Amino acid sequence: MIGYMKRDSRLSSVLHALLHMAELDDPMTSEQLARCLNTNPVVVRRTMGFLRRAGIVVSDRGHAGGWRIASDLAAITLRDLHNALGEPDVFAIGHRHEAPDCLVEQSVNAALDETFAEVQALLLKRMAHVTLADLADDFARRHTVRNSHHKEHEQDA
Amino acid sequence: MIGYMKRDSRLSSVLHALLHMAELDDPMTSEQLARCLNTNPVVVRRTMGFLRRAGIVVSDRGHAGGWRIASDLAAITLRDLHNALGEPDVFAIGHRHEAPDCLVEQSVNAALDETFAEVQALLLKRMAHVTLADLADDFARRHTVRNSHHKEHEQDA
DNA sequence: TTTTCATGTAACCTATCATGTTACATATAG
DNA sequence: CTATATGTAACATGATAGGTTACATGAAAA
Repeated sequence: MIGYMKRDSRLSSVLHALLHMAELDDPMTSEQLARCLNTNPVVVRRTMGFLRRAGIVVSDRGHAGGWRIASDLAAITLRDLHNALGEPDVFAIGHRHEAPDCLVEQSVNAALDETFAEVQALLLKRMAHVTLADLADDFARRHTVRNSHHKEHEQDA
Repeated sequence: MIGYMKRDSRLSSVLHALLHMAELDDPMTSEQLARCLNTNPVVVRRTMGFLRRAGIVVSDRGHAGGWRIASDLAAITLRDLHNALGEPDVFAIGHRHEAPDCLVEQSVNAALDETFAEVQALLLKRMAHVTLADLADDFARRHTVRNSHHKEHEQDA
């Protein structure tokens, strides 16, 4: 890999999973999702468990069990998912000491916190405006474009 | 600690260091800075080295050596420091696969990238507007406020 | 009811990475 | 020359996201 992994890729993972689930009508098992996500079924259960506890998905055990989306795609936002995942830290940049004695460090921390808090607020606002339905539409559009490109190529050849 | 450490606290560190340096007229040694920052002189050299290579600070070896700020405080922005540090990842949230085969995952990644890129742009813009002089002023103001609070307490007692 | 298939979860392993540390080379003022 | 400073390589440490194993629990099918 060129770069390196972000600290938390669960949001990306659950989005990926949810969109696959949205395409199918039957529930998907952790096993199936794990294959989609290139990961382990236990990791899927662990991560999807956050969404279950938030009421975003439903899981059924036993035969014909698996994971289902609980509500309408248009009603689930990125912000909902972020919240469900426990509102993990957004930024990889921050200060080391939470409550430093040094007045200079306090001042630096306060200034940085102010800037980062404002930006985080914007991010959360944006995330609250993007729904799963939007992403599904995005996907459909891209897929269509890709197909028409294919056709153009076929015509070229 | 309650939360956990952010992945990169170097921006906070160099700000802390630079403000201490700004208060003094003489150069400060890595040893002195390390005491201020509660860290190791080698870590200071390593981190400040980025600023040296970017021309933000100057280091002198030998007797009476140490670190000095190269230019005016009003000319150095948070963005400059961020750039000097190699423009590290701003977000702790991201996707796992840089170039996934799965079309769904591609779509998810693109949507997330779009949102995060916009927010990152705002952050960098904000950082470009905050100078070391601003932070020094902030500090002076806070320090004054704190002193007057002290005086009030003394009057109360 | 027994079997099979699914989730739920605890407990551990592993890779990665920021930071800390040791050791030593290099430069410079006195 | 010596003392004092940075420069840097090499390695240690600690935290953590994600992977893995093992097993309990529950539900449908046989």
